Amino acid sequence: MERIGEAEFAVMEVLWDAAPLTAAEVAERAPVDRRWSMATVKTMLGRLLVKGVLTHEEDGRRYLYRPAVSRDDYLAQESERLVDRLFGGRVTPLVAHLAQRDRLSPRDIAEIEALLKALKP
Amino acid sequence: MERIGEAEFAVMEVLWDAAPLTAAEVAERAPVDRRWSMATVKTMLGRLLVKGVLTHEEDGRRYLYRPAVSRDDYLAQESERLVDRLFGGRVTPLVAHLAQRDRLSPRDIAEIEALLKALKP
DNA sequence: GCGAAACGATTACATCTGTAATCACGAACT
DNA sequence: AGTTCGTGATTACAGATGTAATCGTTTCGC
Repeated sequence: MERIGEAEFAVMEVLWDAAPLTAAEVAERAPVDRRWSMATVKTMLGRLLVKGVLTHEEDGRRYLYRPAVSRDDYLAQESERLVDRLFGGRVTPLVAHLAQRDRLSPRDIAEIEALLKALKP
Repeated sequence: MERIGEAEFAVMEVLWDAAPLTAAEVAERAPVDRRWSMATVKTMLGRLLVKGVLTHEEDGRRYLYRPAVSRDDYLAQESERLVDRLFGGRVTPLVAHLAQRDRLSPRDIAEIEALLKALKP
């Protein structure tokens, strides 16, 4: 899967939330703090099409855009990239790191424990 | 902390592994598959200095470079960025995701469980 | 029918990144 | 002393990215 930038990701988020949408609808729903012009949104949509992570179907004179990859697949790709690049492909060091850095609340710990327990055969 | 690219990260890895080093030494120890020219290594070192993630001290006519941020701090920053951006800042969904994607071996699970147990008061 | 609005497509442009050549200068060799 | 060599600094350049203006059509209101 092709890599996408942060702004492109913001567009994907809109479409993962609701699809299919027209370009104008995407623009409406884009994060307000980006203050995108319609032109910018259209550029993003065009590039995402080229990258193959979006598809579009004709709807009269305009297009309806929808994701071609699932958010889950995208998350998987990015997570694995990080784990591979920074933690030698091992998940444990990542969790250890987050734990050490106080990114785990007691509730997180409980949740993760439950989750792991459920995984065991 | 300023963001750094992947090639820049490769240079940092060299210096996290051994420091201080001269530019020539960094070039020697750089990943072979990169096939970097000296010029490239020097560009990287220069940019990393500007970004403030390296420091250098004079050693006669050349410099000795050393990291200005710890690898741990860098990992923390990048991990948190990913967790924030993709998982709403919650670690649990990330672990859940990795688990679902078969990125966790039974051994991983055991290790993480031990790790979490140690965290509890 | 005609001007304006709506669209997609094309082009533009600055910044960042990866890769590198070239420059300037002092040191070392011969 | 003159030439080469190691070193940092400057400049170059292509591709990706973020942001946007402009162009060419088509359609819609009037």
